[in-house]
Amino acid sequence: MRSMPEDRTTRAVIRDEALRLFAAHGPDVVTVRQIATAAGVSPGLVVHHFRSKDGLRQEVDQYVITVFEGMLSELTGESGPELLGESAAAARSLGEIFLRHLPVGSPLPGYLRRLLLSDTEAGRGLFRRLYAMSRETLDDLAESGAAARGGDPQVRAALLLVNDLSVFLLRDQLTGVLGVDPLSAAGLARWGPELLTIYAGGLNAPPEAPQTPEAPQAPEAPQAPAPARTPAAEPQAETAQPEAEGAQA
Amino acid sequence: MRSMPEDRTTRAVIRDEALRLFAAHGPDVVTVRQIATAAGVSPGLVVHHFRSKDGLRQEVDQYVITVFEGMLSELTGESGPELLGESAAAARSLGEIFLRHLPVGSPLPGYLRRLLLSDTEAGRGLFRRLYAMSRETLDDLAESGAAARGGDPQVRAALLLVNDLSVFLLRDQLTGVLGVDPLSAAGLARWGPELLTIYAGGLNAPPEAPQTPEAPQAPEAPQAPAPARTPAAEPQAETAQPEAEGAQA
DNA sequence: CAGTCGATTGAACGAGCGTTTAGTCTGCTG
DNA sequence: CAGCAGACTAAACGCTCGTTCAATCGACTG
Repeated sequence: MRSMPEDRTTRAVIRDEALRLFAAHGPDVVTVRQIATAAGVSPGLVVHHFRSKDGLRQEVDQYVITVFEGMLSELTGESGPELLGESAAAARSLGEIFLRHLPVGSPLPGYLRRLLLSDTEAGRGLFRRLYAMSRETLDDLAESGAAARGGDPQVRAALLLVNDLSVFLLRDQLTGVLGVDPLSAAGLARWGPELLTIYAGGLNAPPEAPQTPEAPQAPEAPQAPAPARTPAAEPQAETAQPEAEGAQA
Repeated sequence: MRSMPEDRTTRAVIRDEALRLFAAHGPDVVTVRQIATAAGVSPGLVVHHFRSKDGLRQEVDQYVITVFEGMLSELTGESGPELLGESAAAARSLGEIFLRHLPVGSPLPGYLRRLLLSDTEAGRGLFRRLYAMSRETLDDLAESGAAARGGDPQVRAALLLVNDLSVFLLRDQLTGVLGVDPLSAAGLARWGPELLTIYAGGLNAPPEAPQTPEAPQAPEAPQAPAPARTPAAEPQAETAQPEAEGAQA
């Protein structure tokens, strides 16, 4: 279906290669010459298109955040104004969002990880945005009775957020000890139910209701609050790409 | 009580300054000249004491791991062989361990954070070690009836571990949105109970029993499994230093 | 008291960095 | 077809990096 082996502009190629290398090794370690070589151009052309290495880094930052915001916008208000009970609740955790929108091996999660840990204004803004989303989500869950706000709602929202983030901050380490990538379909199928069980009833609760894939569950179960449905029951691993070109390499 | 304004060897001063700078900015960004200036010596002396910058980094790695292992050894088997019900269960989370053993502003948590996220053999070994501890802890909790092993004990142990780690991986970001350092006494006093409530009964459980500080709780409460006691009821912020000299600067 | 050894410094070296510059090539415009 | 603009390159510049080297100082040793 693809027209040519390369239909992106040279500028986009440089940006994508920088994104990939920055995500893998960090912007401080990656050199302009490495990026140029990976993109098949000369070092001078890199600074010709982006004013400097830092200008390139800023543009990649903004690009990644834009793509990520596009992925998140599906969750907030997507199709219908009041249709929020069925389709919009399909994805809950960041892992499911990535699995839905990104191809396997996309450098985007790794770049977001660097951004969150980077002590930059872009990273702080991203975290504040995620925290605000977490607070709204907790409020919605509380209003629908699916979860309590807790004794300290700010801390509870932060706790739920960082628990979600930790999965992909420590993705490689978890892959090492568990033998499965927690952001893959197989990994989420193991991770999600365990987390749901704890969220539903704590560390002493029995595992969640078996819930066969062909039997839809009741809309409100009084026992299990279920802030998310079991993820990756139908994996749908390789999916479409976001709106902009070259979001993944 | 201190004898002189500087009683460490020059070698230790260099190592401590490298530890501090590495933790703050990362070993790739920090230069030998910065370390030398911070230690008040010449750059040549740094490589005279440690063969190279990488040699210095490796030595700081091993030093930090050694100090951290010393802190952890209090938890496993400390004083008596069968005396494990009373004093050894005082600290549970990493945050409490840090609060107990390190002075405020110690660079050690930040360095361990870099190590865990660094894709090095030292970092992987550290994470494997923590994961093994988490599995043992979960087994102990299950045997004592305090918690269930869950449908997937490997995943549950990993989940409990990364939930604990996330607090200090994202320490700065959490401080930004919550207004309080989650690794301080005040922060732990807010974070701990919220986490315990979820672990005890899930997101819909009522907050844990009030438990006034002067009323000791029953050894086995049937309702709240309580894998940890409420942290930082007696803060004891500034405490002693580990066995080796110069663990913090 | 000569001698040795480790601590320490200042200066330098070579490599690699980000960036600049001059120039070529190509496609479009009048 | 002349001319301009932008894509692109090769080479170089200045700088900083990690590291090396020769020399000095001080303390212990015989």
